[in-house]
Amino acid sequence: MKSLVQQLQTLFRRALIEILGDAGRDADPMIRAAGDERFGDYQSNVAMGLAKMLQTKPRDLAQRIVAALPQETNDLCEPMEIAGPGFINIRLRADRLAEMLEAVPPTTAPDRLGIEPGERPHKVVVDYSGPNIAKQMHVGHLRSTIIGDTIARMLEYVGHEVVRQNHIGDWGTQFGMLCAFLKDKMPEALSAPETVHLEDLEDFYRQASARDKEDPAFHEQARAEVVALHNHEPSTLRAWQYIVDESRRHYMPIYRRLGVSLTPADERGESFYAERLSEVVDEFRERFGTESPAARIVVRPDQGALCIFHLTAEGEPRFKNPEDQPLPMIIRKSDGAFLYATTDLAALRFRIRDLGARQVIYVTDARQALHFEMLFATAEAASWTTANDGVQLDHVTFGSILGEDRKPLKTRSGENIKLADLLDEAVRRAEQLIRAGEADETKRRGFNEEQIKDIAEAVGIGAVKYADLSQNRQSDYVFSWDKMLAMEGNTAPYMMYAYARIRSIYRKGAETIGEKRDGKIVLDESAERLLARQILRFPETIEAAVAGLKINLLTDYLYALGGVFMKFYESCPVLKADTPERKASRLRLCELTARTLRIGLDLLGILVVERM
RNA sequence: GCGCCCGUAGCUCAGCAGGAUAGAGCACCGGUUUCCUAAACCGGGGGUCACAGGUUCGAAUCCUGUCGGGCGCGCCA
Repeated sequence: MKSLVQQLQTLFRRALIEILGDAGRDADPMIRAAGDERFGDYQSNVAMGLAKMLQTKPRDLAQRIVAALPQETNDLCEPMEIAGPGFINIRLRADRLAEMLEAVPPTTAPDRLGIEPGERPHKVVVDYSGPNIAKQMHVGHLRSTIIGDTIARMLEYVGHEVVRQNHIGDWGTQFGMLCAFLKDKMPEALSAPETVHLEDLEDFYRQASARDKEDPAFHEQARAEVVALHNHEPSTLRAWQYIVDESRRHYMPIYRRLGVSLTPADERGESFYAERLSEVVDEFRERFGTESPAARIVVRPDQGALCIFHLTAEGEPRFKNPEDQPLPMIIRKSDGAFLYATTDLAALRFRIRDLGARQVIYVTDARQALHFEMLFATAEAASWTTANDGVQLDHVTFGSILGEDRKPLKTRSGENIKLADLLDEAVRRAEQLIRAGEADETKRRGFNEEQIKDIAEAVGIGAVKYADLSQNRQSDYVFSWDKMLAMEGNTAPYMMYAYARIRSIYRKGAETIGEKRDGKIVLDESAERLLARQILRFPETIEAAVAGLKINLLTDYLYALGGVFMKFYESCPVLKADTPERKASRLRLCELTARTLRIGLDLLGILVVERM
């Protein structure tokens, strides 16, 4: 099934070809959802712009377009109306809406709601989360992790081949210190690593760091371990491996709890690229070491460091520092060590050449925008992006999570909030709300302890994720427990409540559902029609969300779906409908709504509950 | 100084490949429960879309400038 917008576009494009000839083939019919119910379901705004080109009156042109629409248009739409300066208002036929919903196949796994995969699937790498080894995950990792995961899921949903890459911070000089500390303090971790657990990775890191400062002998030992690590000394490598494994035992449960789809197989950390760095540097030195008028980059040492300087088309420096001097991307420090720009170049090259990516998406906070601009400019200049029939590079940025004081969210003592603690708190608050409901005679559902725990977990975690994902990712947002756990507004609990209400209908009417599942759908009431239309808008929502990598388009859609369902629920009795046909029809609308909610929330990695 | 992002209702935010009377939640006022989950639904008040120009039949949306805020700008990532 194609989206409603696509169907309308096809019809209007044929009309435009009729009028414009071949030029109509590329014209955008400008189909938009109507802003006001009185104007129908959709509108085409193409006539106004085009009229100028054709030197005719917009309303006349609109008339011609409507007249040129193919015959099948009448199967989908009521007669077009022309309004205002030349809007073509489109009202979909209720019987067609009903038929389209009837045609949605029964649930299969994965539930695609009858949506076809996109037309041009490609291989896309999504780089997200990227926790630091030997440190606990904190709020700073939350957005990259859940935004990236949702993007990966959405891309997969529309048919792309997604390769997740968890670029973990598992390499660098601090690991010498950590290995030295581990060998000294916890040698048993090296012989029987499964039996030893670090209670608190952060504390471990802090201790090692403190000792490194105070104890010169230890400092020397740490330096020796860095060398040993680079040389793959077995004992050091074992210590390093233990640290990585232990860190994984810390963050995998957090991923699981967050409903994040990353697995250990998706990890390709900095260590993976360590041995490819000199090779990458050599490539740039050889290709761009001498100035050439055509090249947009020059590679040369500056103040002892090996640098890539970017140039504009006019040969001017593309990036500048505050002293108005050219700002290079440093790929080798003056002490000979490589740094993150080097690793990112190596990783990008690997993703394009070895993984065969046609698109690489980086999900990091907006503060790294300059770094990625330089990285992408370098890849362009080196023609890496011409591989695989063209590689598209995207930096998906996001703002900071702020506290009520509008400053970056921290604990009272100014520390980063641990993600594990944040999630515990969310679940604790959700549980409180449920218990408050149970204590109220008029609201009591009669949950047992296990149910309370399960619902609290789903609602609490869902609330944190939804609050984040429903924001325009570009902007900073103020973290508020009360808002994210509220039943009013665009929140996870509201959406989950809508779902639970539907499930409740099914529990109550279970005996009649089985045989009614393929019943006819009738859309007599306005609430029924609006619900049907909203369900059918899911495909175009996903298209738009993927095209712009904008997750909040999906949450906005779900909120609207929840809203029209609630209205339907209030005004259209389902189990007590006046006829068996109407009951069957409404049950199907309920079923399709529930499926759509579940799929949408699943793309966000949020669980639904049967009762709440 | 330069660059990126932002400025929309009292508050928190949507809307920004231009489209008709700018939306939602909170807060405020009022209504709905012998009826499938009232953690819901319905109605009401509330706006010079920071400001000034420009492009356009049409601008919250695009362009320029000003003001205000956040972030970034060579060997951390």
